Amino acid sequence: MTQKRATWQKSAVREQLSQKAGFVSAQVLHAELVASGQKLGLTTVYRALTDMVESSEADALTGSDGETRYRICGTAHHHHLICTTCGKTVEFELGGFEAATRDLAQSHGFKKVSHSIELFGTCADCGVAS
Amino acid sequence: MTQKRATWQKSAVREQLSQKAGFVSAQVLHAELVASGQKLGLTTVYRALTDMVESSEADALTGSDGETRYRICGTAHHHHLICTTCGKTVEFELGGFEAATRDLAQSHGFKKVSHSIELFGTCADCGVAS
DNA sequence: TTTTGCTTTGAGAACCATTTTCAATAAGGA
DNA sequence: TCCTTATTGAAAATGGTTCTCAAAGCAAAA
Repeated sequence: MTQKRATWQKSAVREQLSQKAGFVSAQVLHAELVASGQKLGLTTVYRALTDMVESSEADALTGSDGETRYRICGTAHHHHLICTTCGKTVEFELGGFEAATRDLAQSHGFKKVSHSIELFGTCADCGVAS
Repeated sequence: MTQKRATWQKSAVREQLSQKAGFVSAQVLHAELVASGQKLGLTTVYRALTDMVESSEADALTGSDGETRYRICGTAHHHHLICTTCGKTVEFELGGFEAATRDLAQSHGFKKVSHSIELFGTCADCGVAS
């Protein structure tokens, strides 16, 4: 079986990402790492982030500009409420909804179901000058 | 001021999109139009769709693959259950959840809230050879 | 009808985030 | 230490989307 090896590159990506409060793109993360003297390739950053998403260590979110941003993720499954103007993000959980979606999917014969629930809007600060 | 002109190309795009129940990509829409004998450019399809989104005639949704899909607005609001293997799509609605998300967003001071809820999994047919 | 001044079209090039390639490198067990 | 194999990363490829700009179309004016 394919086993993972620990490398300083992966640690560096995880370390850099965990110092961020919100979502960061792979490009930005790579630029910051290089700027801080850590010489690694962009490809490696992408691979490290993909690994982290697969192991649920991070969340990925693709914006309407087609760029994917990543964020360190806690254990609890949660969703996001995102301001389309300033990018401010609020996390929330969804009581019984998780179970409801699972039931719905299974009633259609679907297995291994995951879901993507994101709310978009204008936050209080940005809505002032409406 | 910049005024829009009505052209048969825009009508064709609107017509083709309105015959679709769910989300369709610009690429697919263009391929279908060309296949049906309507010769127009991909660029034009993109422009027509962008116009429709701006005028709220259509919804846009960018997936995790970076591809943006469009849907005619105005029909009942529903969501999708998508097979990640064969692409089969099931539509569903969500009882009181719509109101719940609106309340949640407003309790955080967000306005003009829209949401994206998509479920992904493996459908019954594709799950046979697990 | 012809002219004039726009907007729209579309083929191809440009963009740009992301993925793939593949030879060189480095983990980690024996 | 040696060996096997996962990992790295520079460069090239990919692919959806946008930009460029000359040609074409539409509408009102002459």
